[in-house]
Amino acid sequence: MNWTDERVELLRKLWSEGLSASQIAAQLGGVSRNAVIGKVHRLKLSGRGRATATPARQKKTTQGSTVQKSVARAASTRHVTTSIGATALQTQFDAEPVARHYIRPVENVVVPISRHLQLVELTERTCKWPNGDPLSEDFNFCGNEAAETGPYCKYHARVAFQPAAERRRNR
DNA sequence: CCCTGATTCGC
DNA sequence: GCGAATCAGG
Repeated sequence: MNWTDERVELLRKLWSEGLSASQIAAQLGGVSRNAVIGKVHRLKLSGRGRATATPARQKKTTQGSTVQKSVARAASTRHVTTSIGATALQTQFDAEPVARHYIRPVENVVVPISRHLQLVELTERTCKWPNGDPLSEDFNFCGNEAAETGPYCKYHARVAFQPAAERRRNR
């Protein structure tokens, strides 16, 4: 896939709309999120809004000779996620840690483009996310490539299996 | 684990 | 110019 004018234009549009690189890659098709990010950088259009404030990077020298990986890996962390999908929240409280979760910001997933497959067209590797009314004529399935781990493509998998945690008691 | 963007560098 | 590999972070 090469970067045609249309594709670059779409990239610009989606990026400015705040879509993530992987989502844009899915929309464009045929490219990885890395490709998208790389292109974004080359186009000199990064940092829209204020999503990720990454200070300075650096560090990548001499890769290929001395292996310097490993180090302390993970440490079984059992954390109860209570975060909201917001990225730029500040609001600091200094006392009285009364827990409060506002709304559930789910559904911010941008689904690529459904292939509108009929039931008989589904295979083990097609997303089985249904679109529309099963009793209707135009009922169809997403049909995009499904992950090995489930019946849906990764975008529909997100909306399908979201509410895992979040059920803390208020004292 | 999942994900995000950022950077480097061989092609 | 391109993008995989890697890194750093949530």
